[in-house]
Amino acid sequence: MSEENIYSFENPEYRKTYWHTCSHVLAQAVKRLYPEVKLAIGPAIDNGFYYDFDAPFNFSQEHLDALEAEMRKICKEKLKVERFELPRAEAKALMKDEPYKLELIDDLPEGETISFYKQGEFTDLCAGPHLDSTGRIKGNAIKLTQCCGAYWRGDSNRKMLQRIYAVAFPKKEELDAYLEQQAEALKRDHNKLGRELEYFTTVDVIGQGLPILLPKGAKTIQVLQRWVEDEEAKRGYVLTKTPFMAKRDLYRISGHWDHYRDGMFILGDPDDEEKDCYALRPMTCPFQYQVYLNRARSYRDLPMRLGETSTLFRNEDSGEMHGLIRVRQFTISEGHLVLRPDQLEEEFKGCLDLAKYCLGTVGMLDNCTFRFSQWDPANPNNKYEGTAEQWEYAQSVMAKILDDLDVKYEIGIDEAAFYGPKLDIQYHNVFGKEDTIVTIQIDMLLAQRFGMYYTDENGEKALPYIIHRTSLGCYERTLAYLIETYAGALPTWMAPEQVRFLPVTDRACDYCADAAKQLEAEGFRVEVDYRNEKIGKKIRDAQMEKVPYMVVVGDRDMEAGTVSPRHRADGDLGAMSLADFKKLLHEVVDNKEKK
RNA sequence: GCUACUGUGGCUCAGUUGGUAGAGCAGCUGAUUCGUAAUCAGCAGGUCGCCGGUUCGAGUCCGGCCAGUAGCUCCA
Repeated sequence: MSEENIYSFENPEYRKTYWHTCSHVLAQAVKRLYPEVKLAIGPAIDNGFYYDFDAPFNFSQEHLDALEAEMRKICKEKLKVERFELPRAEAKALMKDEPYKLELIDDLPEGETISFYKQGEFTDLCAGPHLDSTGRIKGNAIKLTQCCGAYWRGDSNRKMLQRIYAVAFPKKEELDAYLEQQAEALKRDHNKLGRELEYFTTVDVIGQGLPILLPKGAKTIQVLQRWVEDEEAKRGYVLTKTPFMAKRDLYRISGHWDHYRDGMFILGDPDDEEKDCYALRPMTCPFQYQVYLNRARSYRDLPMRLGETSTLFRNEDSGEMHGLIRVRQFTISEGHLVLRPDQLEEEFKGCLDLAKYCLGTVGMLDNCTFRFSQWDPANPNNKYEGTAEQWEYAQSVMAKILDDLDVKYEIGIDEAAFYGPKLDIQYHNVFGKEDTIVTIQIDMLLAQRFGMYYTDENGEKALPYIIHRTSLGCYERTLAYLIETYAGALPTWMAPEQVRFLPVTDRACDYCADAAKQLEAEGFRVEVDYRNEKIGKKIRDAQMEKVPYMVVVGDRDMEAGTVSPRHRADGDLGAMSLADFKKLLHEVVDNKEKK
């Protein structure tokens, strides 16, 4: 990299350094205006920086405005940023009034250099690196974006501090462009758009995390589910329908009772062993295994690919729910593959192919990355089943498969399921946040717990491996991200309403009704706007509601015996016969075009 | 679960220092039959999230709950 590129904002290293120095400027501003505030930590993050504070008051917008002004001042002062190091005792003496810094110093291993950065009157414990002067920072291109709670050291048992998030750029115009882009992203927010467009709603008396799918949302999800079930059938899956609840005994076998009880809705007293106690299912695994266990299995039965459109219930903490993304009841394209060890790679590849096909077809794959989610060897016994040897083996097998398939992935430590490692497909949304949309998991543990033996070709008892996987993930979450991806204008094949006829006058109503009926007879989803409104208003409403095709019909079309459809993005398609319009629709829908 | 903020008719918002609710859009009725972003008139719709307290009097103040938003912590 050339000299000038090193100091370019395009260089991620420089950008992080820039933001990190910004966070020190923020802390300095806080200390100047509110000396009683205690400092925690203030790193650069992917899209800006933050600093955590322990303040005896709540930061309000007025505080943030004042801090921004003070930060601009500090930048103008062009304070030299200087690094120095101290022995532990002197370091602690210097930070004697900063309890959080003292804790950080105490946690530094013996022999570690303890470095500080000083700018003007302000000094902070910090490993660096930093810019050489606060004058390098463009003061009027800093924006303190929000303030919210954050636990000290990310530990929910410790004190909640106040975190100020911020962004900064080398130019004011870049800040404005960023803020503009954020405002645009907000317009795609599924939680707003999905409610406005009547895909879903929520209601106080039903409760948190229990969305109601309105006709439009229900229709789109039905279309997706049927498509996924058909696709799975083509790929050798068999469909199952298993119960939504079971006695606690089932979860004892599976390990959920030990590892997942807080996440379950329990019916009855879990501590009363005299009486039955049931729990709604948080996962399908132990239920679907019963299909396999229905009779003795031979190696010839494997792989057994079980698919189910499965509704699950998870008692999420009250602060976790969000629109259709995090809910307490949801339906996933669930599936379990029971297989011989020699079939693992081939079947894993099949699962990955299917997931990529599904995400690609709906248009979400481009915004996805892969995460190899592993256990945490430092925390083996609490959260995870099995031995270190079993985990290392399962993970090494998965690593080999991923490398063979040339999957580019990041590693997520302590992100595994309690029974095995996962390949998570992460969707990155318009706000830059990521969520797991699809997961493929290798499980070498549960088959033994359930006694899922088969007879191998030598007549010996053998244990299968299991793959837990989804094709299109959870339908509610997928719908949410589809709404976001397409800004509410879902591709025609999955749109709840595909065509809307707009009669110009009452004279055209019968003509529209007849045409609509003919399209409906071929399976298209069609509406007619019979209201006595001006045609301009009907068009405007159809556009607001993101209907893919609208067909305005007046005397002219009736005389010519044609329709003149208009696509919401492509515009006027010209006059054509209804037969030709049908053909066009079939093409768009059958090919699952992304428009 | 934690911290902060928010909660007025389907939606977007008004509501002055506490004196018992307004507007636009949507809806309904009537008129209008008008070819590409809002036709006219009228009507109806709210125990101001819920419960309790302070007060002669609370949408406005206090407390508790419920729900929503952002982030943290968890997770599909």
